[in-house]
Amino acid sequence: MSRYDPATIEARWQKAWAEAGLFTAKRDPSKPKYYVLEMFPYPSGRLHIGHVRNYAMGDVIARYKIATGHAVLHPMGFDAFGMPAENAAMASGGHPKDWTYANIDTMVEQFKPLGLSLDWSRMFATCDPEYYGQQQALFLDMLEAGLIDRRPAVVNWDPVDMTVLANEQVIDGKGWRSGAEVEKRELTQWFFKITDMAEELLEALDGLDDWPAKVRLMQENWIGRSRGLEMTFPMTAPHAGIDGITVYTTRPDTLAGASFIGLSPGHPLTKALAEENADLAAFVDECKKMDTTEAALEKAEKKGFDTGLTVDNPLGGTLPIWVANFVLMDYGTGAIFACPAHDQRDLDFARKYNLPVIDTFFAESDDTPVETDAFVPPKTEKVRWVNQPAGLTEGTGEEAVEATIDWAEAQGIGQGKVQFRLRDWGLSRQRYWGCPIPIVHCEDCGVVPEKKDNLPIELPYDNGNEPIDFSIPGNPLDRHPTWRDVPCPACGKMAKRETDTMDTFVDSSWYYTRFTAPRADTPTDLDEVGYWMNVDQYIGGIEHAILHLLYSRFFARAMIKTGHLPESAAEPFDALFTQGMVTHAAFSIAGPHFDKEGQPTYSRTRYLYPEEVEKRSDGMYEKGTETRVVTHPPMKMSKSKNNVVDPLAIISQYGADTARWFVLSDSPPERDVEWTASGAEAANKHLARVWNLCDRIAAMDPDGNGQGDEDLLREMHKTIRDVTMGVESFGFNAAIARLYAFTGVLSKSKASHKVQREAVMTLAQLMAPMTPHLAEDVWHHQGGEGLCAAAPWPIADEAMLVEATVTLPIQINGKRRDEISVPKDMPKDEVEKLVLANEAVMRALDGGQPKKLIVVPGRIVNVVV
RNA sequence: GCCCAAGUGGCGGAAUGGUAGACGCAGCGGAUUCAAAAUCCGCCGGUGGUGACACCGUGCCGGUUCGAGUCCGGCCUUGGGUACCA
Repeated sequence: MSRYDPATIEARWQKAWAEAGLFTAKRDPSKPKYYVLEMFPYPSGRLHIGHVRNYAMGDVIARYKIATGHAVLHPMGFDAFGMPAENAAMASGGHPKDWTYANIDTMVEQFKPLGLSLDWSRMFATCDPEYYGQQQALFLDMLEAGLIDRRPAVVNWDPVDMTVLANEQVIDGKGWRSGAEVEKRELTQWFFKITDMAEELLEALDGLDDWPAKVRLMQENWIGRSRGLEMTFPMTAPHAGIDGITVYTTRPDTLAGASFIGLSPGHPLTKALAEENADLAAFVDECKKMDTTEAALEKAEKKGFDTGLTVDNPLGGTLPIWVANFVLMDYGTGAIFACPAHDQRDLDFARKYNLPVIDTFFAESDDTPVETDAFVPPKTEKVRWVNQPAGLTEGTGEEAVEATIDWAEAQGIGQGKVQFRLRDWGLSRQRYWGCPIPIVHCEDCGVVPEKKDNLPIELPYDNGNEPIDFSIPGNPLDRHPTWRDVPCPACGKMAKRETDTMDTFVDSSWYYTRFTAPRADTPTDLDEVGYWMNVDQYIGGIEHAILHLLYSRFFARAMIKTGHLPESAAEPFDALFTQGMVTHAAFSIAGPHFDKEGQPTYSRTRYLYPEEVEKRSDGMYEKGTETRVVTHPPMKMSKSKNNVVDPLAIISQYGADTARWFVLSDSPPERDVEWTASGAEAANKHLARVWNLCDRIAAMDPDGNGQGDEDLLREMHKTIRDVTMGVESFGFNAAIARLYAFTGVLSKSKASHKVQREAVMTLAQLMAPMTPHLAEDVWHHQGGEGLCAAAPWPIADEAMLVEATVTLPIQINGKRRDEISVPKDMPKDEVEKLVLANEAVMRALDGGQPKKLIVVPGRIVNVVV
């Protein structure tokens, strides 16, 4: 009797798969192709248990598709540019490139023992010049195709560190390192013109039947198509050459309730007025100190500044013009009319600054005037209106909107307009560790694209003979003369290279096409990309529901326009599955904190590792100190929260199969799962049980008689059906529960050797996508032919699934009271007779007749008394 | 703030509008053992009852239905996203 020894068998079978070349993607005209892809990881340093969950899911699909006769492409790479590498270099003096590639090496080594069915020959990292050089070629093609333009945009500016900050690096309006008040600064930046495709990106969502509805809905809302009115209010007295304020509103039905005009702090009139009014300039400066995030803007206290100017209201009188901190320059026209009666934010503002509140309609049942709660006119419900410009007295909000647009168009003061919430995608980043933008700025020729022959424009590793000093804030490319100063590609005169790099979302927006021909000397090889695209199944975290997936959808379209993808790849991901995150308890101490020299550093919360925390009778403390620790509810595992769980510990203790089985069994894959250590032990026990079962069956008398062959076979075929369905529908946890149950039945079975052998080999095959090594070993021990991983997937025999009798629960008034067993095809009236003769039913009826008798054939009976 | 989800025993969770709690963990009881580990068997939502059984029970309030964890309306809590974290 041998023992289940994962370390030995896992190494053996990984070697066998590699030698068989089982996972090297090969085009095969005799098979349908299948491309399964998990979102590639950022090389943060180590794999965590969330990665294992993600890749185990993809591996189940990939192995299942191999077993069902597909030519499978299942690649892996690294999303390798990004801020953490620069932060690491800043903190510890290394180089982002060294840090990143060292992490990749570590993570590849951590990947290998998991036994994933990956084609490593196609591996690349987005920071490989071979990859980002092709990305630069794509950029040039897209620029030429008119998909990119350049204009000013606002960034977070740290005035002490003299650098641009990411939103994440702005904590309560202050720079994360310097602690200085962050300012806004306008820089000229590159944009992908994604808004040009807003309409088609929206419409195509309808065709994505195999995407989660929630993701389609989130994207729909994000794109945010609305029809509204763009209209101009003439200035009562023109000022600084501006004679009217153009506003956009999605609720023109509330025009009659307009009580003031709100200008964005970035509006041209605001800027002109601020030059002559120091108080206004101060107000605008204050607005500039707010976080740039939408969440912060929306939640910030609403503040305004009365300009003293007015516009003429086409409905009579004038409206005051205010500068308001909540009016966005990026959406609409940067100016609004405010209707306090019917918009809560406007109402709060009006109450604060004593502006009028004017009702435009009364709901049928409620004529009370607006006091503290704004009443938003319902779009689809009829209400009575007053003062509607077009004279409407009754109708829905939608009808009033259209009537007002018609009226404004007839008056010649405005027109109906479709507006999108979606903004263009700013791709410029003032950072070193990203893909250089292949542009040269020439005094004579202006903005000049690099020649394709000069690609890739590689990042300089060092500064001449000096290492680059990453501890100096700001972009080292800016202060790198030999890299920065180059001849103009057009005229040859000395010029300056663009020192901004690309947003890392660009890198991840087309990598899935590159896997089809990772070494091609063009961005894609049309033959290969035509064969393998689309991605049949894409798997990744729900946190990417909007940005990454929307950008990728845009990029696929842009690549079609530039001839790098076939038309059929406009929607690159046929099916999407968004798995939940692995969460874990986190512990923190509120700031401020001090470095070794006692200087204050981060003002924000500091997170502790679980092993730095200890529990005492009166709460949680930092180990060995008197510092109290805040225990957070389970949250997303992330390096910054120090709550990452290392899967290698489990693998070295129990083996990869146990780790895989556990992360798949513990929770439904789309839901978040909280990491707890306890389940791993149980998973391991179960695998050992299967192993022992295999041993027991192998030792049976091959010619002996048994009992219950038929019953075991029936159970086996039901299990095949249920597990197959589970795997296809991402019900991995349910499939595993079914396998537990079948294992229980098999281990108690007294069936003949022949049937038990068939059952345990089928069990191995059904487990193989989750626990491939154990499955392979069981297969081998039972004398299976070839590799289990290459064996065809078992098929459930329909004839074995049919039951002769069914159990019908009997409900009385919707509550289960009894059950009867009847032949499967018993006619309804006979079932009714049996039910009426049932003891519990007769007791409930007490001699009377049922009010109603509902028989759902094969399912349930309900007697209403 | 806004958009999108989720909420079921002590815990993870199962359940095409049709027997709520499959399967697993923990716990309890038993077998085996000199003893333990390992393994195996049984019990396991709450209240009442010896029991048959009865009543209650899927975050909260209401609705639709013969029947609601599931559908609809309104809340609460937690999580994700919120455009320079990836």
